[in-house]
Amino acid sequence: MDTRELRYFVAVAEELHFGRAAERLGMAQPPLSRAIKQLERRLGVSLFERNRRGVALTGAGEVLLYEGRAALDATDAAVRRTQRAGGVDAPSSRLVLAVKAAGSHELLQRLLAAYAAVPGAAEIEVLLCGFCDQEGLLRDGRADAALMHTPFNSLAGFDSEELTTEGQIAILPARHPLAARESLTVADVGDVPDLPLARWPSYGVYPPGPGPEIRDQTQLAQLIALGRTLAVMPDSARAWLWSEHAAIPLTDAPQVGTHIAWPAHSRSLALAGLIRTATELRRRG
Amino acid sequence: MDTRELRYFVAVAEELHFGRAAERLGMAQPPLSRAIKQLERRLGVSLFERNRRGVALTGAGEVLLYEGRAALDATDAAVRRTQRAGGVDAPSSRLVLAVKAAGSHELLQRLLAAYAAVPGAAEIEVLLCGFCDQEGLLRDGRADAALMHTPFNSLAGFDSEELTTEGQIAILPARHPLAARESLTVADVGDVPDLPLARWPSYGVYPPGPGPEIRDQTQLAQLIALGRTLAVMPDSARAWLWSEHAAIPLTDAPQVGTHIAWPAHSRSLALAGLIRTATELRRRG
DNA sequence: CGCTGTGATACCCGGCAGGTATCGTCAAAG
DNA sequence: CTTTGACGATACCTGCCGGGTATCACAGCG
Repeated sequence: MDTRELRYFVAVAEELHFGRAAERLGMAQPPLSRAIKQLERRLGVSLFERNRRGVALTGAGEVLLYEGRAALDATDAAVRRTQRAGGVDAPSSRLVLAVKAAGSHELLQRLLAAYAAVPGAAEIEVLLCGFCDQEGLLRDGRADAALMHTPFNSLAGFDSEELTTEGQIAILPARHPLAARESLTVADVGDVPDLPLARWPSYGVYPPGPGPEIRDQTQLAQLIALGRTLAVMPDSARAWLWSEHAAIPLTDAPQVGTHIAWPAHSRSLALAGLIRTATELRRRG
Repeated sequence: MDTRELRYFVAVAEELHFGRAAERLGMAQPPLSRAIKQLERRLGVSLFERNRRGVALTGAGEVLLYEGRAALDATDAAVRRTQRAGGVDAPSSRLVLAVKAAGSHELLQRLLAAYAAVPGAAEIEVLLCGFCDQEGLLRDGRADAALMHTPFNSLAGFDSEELTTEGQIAILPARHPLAARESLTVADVGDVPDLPLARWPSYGVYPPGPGPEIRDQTQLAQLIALGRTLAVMPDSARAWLWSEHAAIPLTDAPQVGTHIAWPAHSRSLALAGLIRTATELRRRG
């Protein structure tokens, strides 16, 4: 199978509309229809149900959408890593580390400082991403390593090392009655009538609910300060609290683990050095 | 990048010879040369050093060989799983389980029996492989799950669950002096002058050494019975010993773990059932 | 009935993948 | 030093196929 056909298929499977998919691909609709039909013939499997008024994925189509995305990611990763290895920037002398913006800031500081001191250290490019999925960045080669947080990120398919664990806090408007408490439980914050939990997009769409829609951390901080919402965050979020915020420990929230993760079987020497530095950081506390 | 170009590249990178690679690909040499050059131009990276008398991989070429194989595996897996999902055999009602021939036989028996009793169980096709790499089978979709053995197999990149651990034994000719011992150490068996350790192929080639070259378990068993070699095996290998063999426990050999492994993020319901059955097997002992 | 939105079909064209023939170059043989 | 063989690169041709435009078939809707 050809990556071209696979990209076409993914586009159609995502749009569920040949016309829009063709537009997205920058081509006309007829050749796209033909390419999909040819792909189905070559695989010997029907991928779409062409009903009147639109298309739907078959079971085989769902499998191909899932597996195909992984294959395309792997192909993109191969291209990116090859270009980086042969580019003008000396071979593998540059690592891209994906971190969630404002997450584990202090740990990141220490990691960068410790790694910079390693003789022969590669240059580290920090890829700050808001709510973008770090898993995808690792899979398609845009990043070489990522600081990820369980239980929010899945570490499946990557190698990883746990660096720290921490408790969680509720971040409230300082003037809210609950802010006076010594500690809270998940049940306490889950159902505060005047402070609905903020919603942030997962996979591009916002889950339904009463809370405000959040796009970045600053927005969230401001909404909390305004007394419109509350947030549950790892302990290290204290680093960016405002004076109008109150941080109250959650006694029964799950521990948040910070891990450094990288593509399984990675063979980059520079990456190995970064990981070693990270794990040594952990041992020292 | 196109899978076609990638397959061409991998062929040349493996053969390090345009003519042989072209032959393997069933095409003439000139278009292959051109395709590689075009790939290099498209990536903006030099992949081969064309010296006089042959070609060699550049650093970028090594990266692409490694990453490209993974990408091709992922593509093949997408094709295979899609075809299986849409084939005549009802969707995902069939699972392929890769096991090392004669390894963990008793565990496999129990697993198959237990899973067959699960209501709605899928059909299990057992893919017995000699010394073929199970990692590859999982990666390119020829298998859905595998029973793998640490520390021999790497579980990197897969999800896995440990099922059992066991010690290791030395298998000797029954009439050999060492066969009378109660127990042995790795040092004892590592350097027996008249019983050199057998060599089996890793990645298609035999490592150098004095021992006989082995292709399958029967051959090994016979060579031991003939007093030509000895072998170190997990405890469960006792299942296939001959009367002319002696099994002596190794006190200081690393524990061998048997794991069931599957592609990370697998979403097959049938596979989930198999894994659940396997882990329950473990809990019951 | 006509209009609209959608995917499928018909047909054409240009580019590119693949073939053959040949060259350039280097190394080993004599 | 010359010859010869091995190997990759180049030149050039050809047929296929990917992509375009125009149009059809059909279903829902007013």
